[in-house]
Parts: sequence; C-alpha cells; structure tokens
Amino acid sequence: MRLSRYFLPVLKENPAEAQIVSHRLMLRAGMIKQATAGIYSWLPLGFKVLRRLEDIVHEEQVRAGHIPMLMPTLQSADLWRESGRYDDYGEEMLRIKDRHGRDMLYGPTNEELITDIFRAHVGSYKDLPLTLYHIQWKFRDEVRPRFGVMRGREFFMKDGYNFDIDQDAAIHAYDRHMVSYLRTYERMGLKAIPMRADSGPIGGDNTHEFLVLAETGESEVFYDRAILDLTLGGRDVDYNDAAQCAAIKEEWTTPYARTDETHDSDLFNAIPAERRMSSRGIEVGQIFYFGTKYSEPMGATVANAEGEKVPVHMGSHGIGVSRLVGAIIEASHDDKGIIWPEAVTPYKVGIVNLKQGDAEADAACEALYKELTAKGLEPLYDDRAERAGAKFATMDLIGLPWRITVGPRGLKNGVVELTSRRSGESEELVPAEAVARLQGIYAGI
RNA sequence: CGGGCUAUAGCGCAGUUUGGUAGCGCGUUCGUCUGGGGGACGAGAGGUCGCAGGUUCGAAUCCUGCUAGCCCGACCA
Repeated sequence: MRLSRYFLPVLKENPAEAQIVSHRLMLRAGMIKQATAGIYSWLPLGFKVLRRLEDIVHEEQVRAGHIPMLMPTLQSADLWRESGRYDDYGEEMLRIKDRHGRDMLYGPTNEELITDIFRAHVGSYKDLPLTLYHIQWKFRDEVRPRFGVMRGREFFMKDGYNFDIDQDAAIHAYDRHMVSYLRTYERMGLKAIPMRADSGPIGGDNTHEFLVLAETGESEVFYDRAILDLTLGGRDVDYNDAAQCAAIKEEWTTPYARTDETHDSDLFNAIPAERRMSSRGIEVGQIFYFGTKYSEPMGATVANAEGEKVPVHMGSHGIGVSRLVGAIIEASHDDKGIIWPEAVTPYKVGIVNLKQGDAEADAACEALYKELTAKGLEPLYDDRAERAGAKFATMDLIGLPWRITVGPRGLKNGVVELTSRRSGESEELVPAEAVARLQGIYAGI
C-alpha cells in the first residue's frame, strides 16, 4: 500500500477523550473512531489488525478440530426465556422490540442459540463430540464503557460451544480449548496466563480466565513467577489425545495464578517469596465447563449407547478479539507509539523514502515495493512529500515492526537501512539482502 | 446507578468571572525555499460557539430545560 493512496488519519496530539495508552494510540494511529459511547468504527489500519487476529483465532480453532459457523447478532427473547436468562441477565442486555412488538435482543453471548441449533439437529451420541464456534459482534450495555475497545459496549468475540456425551469427554474439550487458547495467544506474541476464575452470570464450576499482564489491566492478579517461563513453543500437539491435552493443562494450571476474585492468600504465601508476583491484568479470554446447565432446561439431549436420552454436557469458550487489539498495544508500545508483534502487524514492513521526488530514491523505493509485494512481505510505502522526521514519526506511531529507510546518502553506496521498531537497531544492507532478511524473519510466522 | 467535570474550526485549547457579533497552536490548501527525526517564510480556506427556550438594544458569555461525552466509584468478555 502506498501511503499517499491510503486512508490513515493520524493525529499529532492526544485526543482528550482517551486516557489509557492503547486507546490514545489507536486514535492517534488512525485505527478507530468512536461512533458513540463504547462503540467504534474500525478504520482501515485498525480493521486490518482486527482481521489478522480473527484469522489467527480461526486457524487455531480449526487446528483444534472446532467447526466455524456464524450466528446472528439479533436474537429472539423467547429462547432466553427458556433458559431463564432473559430476566437474570439484567440491564447489560440490550433489549429491542421489532415492529410487531416482539421482544428481541442484541446478543451478549450465544449459549441459547447454539443449544437450539443443537437440539434441532443432533440426536445421537454418535454425532458427538461436537464443538461449534463463531466470531461475531456482541453487545453488552455497559454502564460505563471506557478504555476504548478494551471495554466497549459493542465488541468482536470468538465464542465456541462444545457438546459431549459425558463429563469426561467435556473435560477433554475444556483441555483442548485451554491448549488452543495458549497457542493462539502465543502466536499473537502475547503472554496470556490462565487463572482460576469466577464463573459469573454464565454459571458453572470449571473455568479459567486468560490474562495479559499490563499496568492498565482491570483485574488485580497474583501468580507464581514460574508460570512466566512456560511456553508451548513448537510443541506438536495432538488435540485428539485427551491425555496430552490434560497434561498441558496440568502444566499451566499447577503454578499459582489467580485474579483477586479467587485469590487465596494462604496458598499464595506458600510460594517462595521471590516468586510471588502481583500485578494487573487484562482479561482476553475465558473457558467454562458448565455441564447440563443449558441442555437440561432447553431439552438438548442425545440418545446414548443404551438408547436413553441424556442431556449433553457443554462448555463455552470465548476470546475477546477486539479487546485483544487494545491488550496487545498495552503490552507492546513505547513513548513513540505502537510496536506490533510480527504475527499481527497490519503491514509487515514500512518503506520510508527520505527524498521523495529524487529520481534515484524514488526508483529504489519502487523496486523495493514491487519486490516486497511479490514476496508476500506486504509493505506500506510512505511516498508522501513529507520530510524525513514526519515520516519516521508516523512509522513509529503506527508501529510496523520493520522499516526500510531509503535515501540518497545510502544509495550512493548502494545500501538501504533496515531498522527494528522494537530495538531501534539498524543495519545497512543492499536492497536484496534487506528483502531476504525480512523473508527470514517472517518465514515462521 | 451515586459523585465530579466538560461541550467554541478536523485535533488540542483560550475567550465566559465583568454581555458588544470569535481567537491561538497543530493539521489542511496554494507558492517558494528546504530535504536523514514532526523544517522555514508568504498567502488562503475552514466555526449553526452541543440543542431548545428565556433575559437583553445586543448572548459563546447571564437564566431554565434537554442532549452528548469524559473522569472517580460500584459493575464488567
């Protein structure tokens, strides 16, 4: 993309409405624009990141054997009356009437809808296990939306639902989600810690929240430092192997890690003092096993091997995709702007032409642009007639992890500069080497 | 929902106390110079002063009502 042809309304000054760093940076980098309290338009750059995260979530869900679908945003109140949650959910549910006066709602979650789909079409244990998920906009009418997309009213979320014949099978599904979520966050360049959680209004006993450590997090968290050293790395996971999934869950849930809701100071103080950590965290996902809480009242049953109808065991699992955009920025920025991890960056590399209009600089940039594009290293080429400082400032703000700087000075020696946004370190390379270097960097991502 | 605050050009703000028909910085447009970290000079464009009503010869400014947004708290993927 050529910046002169793009839509990137960056702001030089901090908007008054934004208090926390990710909100400020998303506004300044031209990623979002507030439509009304807690509701945002996603401008091209922000949309690109959002889509990128969505893609990663999809890939990891499919890898775990889960099946994508799409349910609507608007739902009929009838199903929610069946589950009993129409009254329980309270003011956070946005309730609407259609022209016939029928009660509708903008879905804050989809347990009822998915259960309705399940009971209509699945009748036998032979159809299990089944895990369906979708990534869709949700709405919760927060009393006080804030922090930009981190706590908006409208948000984009992956929610998945597993259906299993018994508790053991459902726990396997729970563990599978645990592992797939760990992989998902790791791919995004995030350290997200599973913490024992409170089940809240959704209900159920077995639940973990995934938290990204950040000063601006809404929850206070306590954990054993040992958990920070855990990594899935390139581990080959067989999601059908219940024992392997359980072992990984065990590995990640053995070190103490809890939010203030479930914190137990006796257990915490049993950890060696030097490993006792407390900080703040942003919740970016949660997994639940809730048994037959919905299947029983809503009659979602299957015939077991003996021919008896039994309610299915279910769980639900969510990843806050739009919130993750903010969380990643909270965890990865400096005073100049955002620093995108390679896996989620909107463009893989920025090209800065230091002297737009200079025949050699222009030609070198054009050649690089074509070459990078051909190699799938999607570049953002700043071809505006701006001065160097302005171009650097824009690149730093929007946070592309790599920058190639092209100017007459370097071109005299046939070189361009490849700079890491994170470390600030630069290297002078001939253009072909710079491209090769980037290919290497992005090869495994 | 309790408490506090704000609303003036695309963004950040001054002007409101003491009423006289709106200003600064950034951005933006044009031109010239410049060209390795938000450059300089010159010339422009851009505002129903959140909305409605009232007081007044006259309202951004005073009064009443409303709306929207922000902050703290409670709450929360």
